[in-house]
Amino acid sequence: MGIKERREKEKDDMRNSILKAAYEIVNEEGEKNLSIRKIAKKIDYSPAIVYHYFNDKEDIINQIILFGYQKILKAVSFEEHPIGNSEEIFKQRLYKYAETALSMCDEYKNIMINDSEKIVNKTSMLYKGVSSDKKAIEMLCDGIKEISGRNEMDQESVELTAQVIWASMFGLIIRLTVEKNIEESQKKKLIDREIDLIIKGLKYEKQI
Amino acid sequence: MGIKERREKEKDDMRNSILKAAYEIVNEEGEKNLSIRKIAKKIDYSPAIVYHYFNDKEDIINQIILFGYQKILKAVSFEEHPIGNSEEIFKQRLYKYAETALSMCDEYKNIMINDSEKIVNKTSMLYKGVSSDKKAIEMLCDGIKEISGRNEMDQESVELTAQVIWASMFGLIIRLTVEKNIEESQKKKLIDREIDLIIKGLKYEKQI
Amino acid sequence: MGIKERREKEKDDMRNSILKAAYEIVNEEGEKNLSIRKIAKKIDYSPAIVYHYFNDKEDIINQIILFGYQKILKAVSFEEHPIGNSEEIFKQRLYKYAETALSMCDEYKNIMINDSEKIVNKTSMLYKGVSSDKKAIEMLCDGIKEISGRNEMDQESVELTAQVIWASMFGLIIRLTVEKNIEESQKKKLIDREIDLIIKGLKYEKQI
Amino acid sequence: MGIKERREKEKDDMRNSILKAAYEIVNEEGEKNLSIRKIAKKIDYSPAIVYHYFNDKEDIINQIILFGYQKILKAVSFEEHPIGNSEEIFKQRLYKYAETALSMCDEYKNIMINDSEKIVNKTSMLYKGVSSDKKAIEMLCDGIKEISGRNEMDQESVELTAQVIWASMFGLIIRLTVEKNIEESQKKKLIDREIDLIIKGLKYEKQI
DNA sequence: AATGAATGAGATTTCATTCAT
DNA sequence: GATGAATGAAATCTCATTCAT
Repeated sequence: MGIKERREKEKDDMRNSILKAAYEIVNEEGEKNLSIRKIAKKIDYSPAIVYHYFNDKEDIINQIILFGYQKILKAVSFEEHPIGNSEEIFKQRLYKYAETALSMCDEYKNIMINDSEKIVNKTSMLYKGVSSDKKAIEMLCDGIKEISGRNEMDQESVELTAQVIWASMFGLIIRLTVEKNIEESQKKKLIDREIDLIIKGLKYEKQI
Repeated sequence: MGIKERREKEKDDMRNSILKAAYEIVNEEGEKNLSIRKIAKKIDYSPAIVYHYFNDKEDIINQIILFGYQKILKAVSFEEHPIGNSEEIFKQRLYKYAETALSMCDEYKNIMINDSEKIVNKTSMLYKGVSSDKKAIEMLCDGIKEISGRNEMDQESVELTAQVIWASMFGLIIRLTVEKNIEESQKKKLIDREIDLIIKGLKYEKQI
Repeated sequence: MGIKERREKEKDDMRNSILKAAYEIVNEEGEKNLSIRKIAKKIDYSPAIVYHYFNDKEDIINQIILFGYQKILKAVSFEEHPIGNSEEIFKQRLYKYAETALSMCDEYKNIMINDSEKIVNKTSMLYKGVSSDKKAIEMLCDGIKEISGRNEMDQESVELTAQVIWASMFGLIIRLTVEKNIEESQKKKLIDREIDLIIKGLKYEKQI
Repeated sequence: MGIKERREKEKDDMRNSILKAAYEIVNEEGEKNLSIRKIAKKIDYSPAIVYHYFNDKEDIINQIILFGYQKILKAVSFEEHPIGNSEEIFKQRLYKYAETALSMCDEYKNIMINDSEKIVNKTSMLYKGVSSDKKAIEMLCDGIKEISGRNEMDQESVELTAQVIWASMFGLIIRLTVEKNIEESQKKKLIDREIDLIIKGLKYEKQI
């Protein structure tokens, strides 16, 4: 038993060290510069051994992207029991999302821009019905209902609103990632303005 | 002179045909599948000749991205003398931008996501003062002023607004590019909702 | 004893299951696609274990060819007590040989074409004196004697005749295996003609 | 012109030296042991250069087999204007075929046993109508008609006869190639007996 | 200006085999 | 008896780049 477990552990360790090496290479040099050779050199093993732990290169890439996705997911997950009124909570969540994504912006970009089927299956946000799949959109929907006073309104419209709000935040985050040289103060102003405008849009709807 | 000029022209022709070939390969097979050999085969010259006109592969890649950028720029350039009231014109411009970008979405994505310095120098939109550089932002600014009734307001705030509106549109376009399988009707709804929410945000500000 | 014997049996079982797996791979994918790993995967053991039972890959290949040889030998073995007159029996045997060999033609070809010493030791048919070693040639000799009326003739000449008759059948079988696309009706005609011509050759000798 | 031609010649030389090296490797170590590396080492160039002259490995293999086939074809081509009566000519041709094939028996075997479509297209002999495609079979047909006195008989039957005679010779040649250790005297006896029996078979038909 | 020849480096992958456990 | 880990060697093929001509 003890032996079996240790074996398992060692195997896991090796898998992890391969993934870690691959992850680092991707984040340093980009996915297209990842090679089995480089991984092997980084972990000081022969290239062949990599195939002992993974089927092929694609297998590894899938795993590290999954790994990155989970990391992001964890980081940006919304508080279950926040404090404040609904508008404050809503704003606070958007801020947190932006901040967190920007704190790991290269990884965020890598994953959210990847259009391979497997990855998109995980990251997709714009299909109809997403609000019952993704906690984040669901929570945005809740906030939207309250702020725009649409408690009785149709769910479809609310979901669409959540989706475009999320996509707007996404767009700003990606651009701030691409335009590396934007000053911090400008960054902050842009985020403020973005969230401000979103809230105002929702509030306008309440009045009608 | 005549001879010199013809020589120059021929050189330019060659450069362009190389770039065009490279551009097509990138758009058909992705950047990582671009190779000098493929370019050479496409233009029916030897690979070696490419090095007469470009320093190296990177040189070519940079150039084709700029080439693509200009193509996009041309496509999305706003009408100089549109018709309708300012809100209608504003909406119409956002729609046109989204439509045009989506009609060439892979190229749009490729360029707008590229974070090499040379490219970002061309594509950057979020720095302070951009509105005096880029016609598109300038025009957005004009629209914003009218819709939000801020004619006398500070330029900085207007510019920030234009930037986040642009970034929001950008975000939605990129996600619609990444999430290939979204149905057309859903796409349309999202774009409608996005633009609608932006306008409402601006209108809300007018009231205050 | 009992234990020893069981051990022996188990060892034999393992050897056989390895050989069987290898045999199947060779017949499905060809010899050059046989690998220790594939064998191991097929029998659900580790590649390393194969080396407990066989020295190396070559060892295995030799064994499976012998295995195939025995299979063929069994299949084409002539009836001990056939019915009919000698010419009918002779024809019937040649037909059966052709039919059987063609029913397992790839295996037949693989083995009969292999020129490694070990295999040829088993499959050789053309050396002087073969008729006292191989039942098949011996039986052909009997038939030849009767049909060509050579009961008193020298054994050497009869053996040579048996050998060339066998080699002729072999040649036709191999070509029908190589030329996969020959129609069934054509195949049949060729076999008929071949056997017919052989018999006529023998009959001609009787007259003289 | 001169330059162009020299270039062409040099290119041809290189192609030939690659093919020659490949041919030797195949004949010494078998097709499955042919590798680009080995070719490159043999001609003292880098492996990459091989791809300058050939598309891929298969390309090379096809060429050398073709090369071998033509070599054989040339060697075994029958005399256009032989001397002697028809039986003598017929025998003489069969002898020559056997002799020539045996003088290059490994190459002969390699090609005649290869069952890839491209090769079989060249080597196939058993399909209906072959006598109008292949000179060798046509000539056999002529001989058969005369010896068996079938001048007026149906062409189909004659062709079938030619085919089985050829296949018989083929079978003997292949077995003599496989069974390397057969003594020369025995070889000779077998060939004699084979041809003798064939002729007798044909003669028997004349009588009927 | 243009090219064909050439290469070193590198890509992914598979393999037979060994060895400590 | 059995295995997982490990490797060196080899396979095919592609590439960016250089250079003599």
